[in-house]
Amino acid sequence: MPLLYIRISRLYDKIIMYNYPMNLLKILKDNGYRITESRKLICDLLEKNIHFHFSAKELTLLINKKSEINIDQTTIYRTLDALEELGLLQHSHIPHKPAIYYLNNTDQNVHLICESCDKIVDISEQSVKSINSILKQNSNFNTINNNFVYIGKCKECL
Amino acid sequence: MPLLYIRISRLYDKIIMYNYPMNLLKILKDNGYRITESRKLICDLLEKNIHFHFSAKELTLLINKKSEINIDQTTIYRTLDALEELGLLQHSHIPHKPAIYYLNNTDQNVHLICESCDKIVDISEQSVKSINSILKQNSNFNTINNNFVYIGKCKECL
DNA sequence: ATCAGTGCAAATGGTTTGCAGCATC
DNA sequence: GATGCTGCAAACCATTTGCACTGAT
Repeated sequence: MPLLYIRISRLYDKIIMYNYPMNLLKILKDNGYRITESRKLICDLLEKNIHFHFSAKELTLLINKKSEINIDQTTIYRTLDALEELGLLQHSHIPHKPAIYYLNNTDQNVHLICESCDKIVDISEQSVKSINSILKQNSNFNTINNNFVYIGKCKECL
Repeated sequence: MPLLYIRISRLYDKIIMYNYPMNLLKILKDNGYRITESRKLICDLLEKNIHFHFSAKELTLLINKKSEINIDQTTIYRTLDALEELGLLQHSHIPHKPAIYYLNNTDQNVHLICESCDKIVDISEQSVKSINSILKQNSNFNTINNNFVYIGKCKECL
């Protein structure tokens, strides 16, 4: 079933909205994580595709295609976990599909993904603010963050 | 990771917003599905808990506790699929948890679920309309439906 | 030298599928 | 009587875990 998912990090307070360029490796290092060859490759790919949405599998394939080294999917998951733990990354679940991971960055934190053509349309920050404010006003929830992924169908595919 | 998920049914055009009382069995029958003992029990439970959110496992346990018959989880999944196919039901995925299923009904189609205490807070229909209109205005997506589940943390748990 | 990170294999857990028997229409 | 529905077992697939080894600090 095509759905619409929004994700709020459990580590809401920690979430960091970066403006490009991000320096993921430096942040990992500054937080006591070790810099390894795998992490260099993963962070490099993420930084070069700052607006992309990858599944763990896609990431693994992309990285292993570009490099000589063969990085295991487990390692990818563990590095993604580390980045998420630091609030640099988030992931969302799409029914019948693997989770997609994406960076937290100021410019493009709301995405509408077309379930037919995979096109990604971004929502303006202004609109996100409006939505958040509606949600806050109407509930006693205050951990509404503005990193959303909506899945629907774009006009062209209808 | 605490997240916020929104789900749009793939069968958007088919989605039926019912006012209580719903007659799930009748709709199944009218659409060529057979009425069986399992389906009676499942539909009965759903109709008696019209605002609840169940995982497939919870549903199975609840039904088997109340009846003499032992209904297999597979049967639950298949009946849920049938109801979803008819636009009577939807499901959403919460990270690290099984999917939750809930009925489509007019009154309470937006839910904020607290990840700590499982409290469910409802959002007014008015607000849902505002959010939908913001999303539509800012994109070329037009299958934004108003059956949402947001997962966050309520004020009391913060 | 320590201890975090890695790869591999195996486990996990939710969901789906195949199939023979049963129940509904 | 035909065929949809069921239960059981097995398959599936994304993700997680255990563990011995390797590499970063």
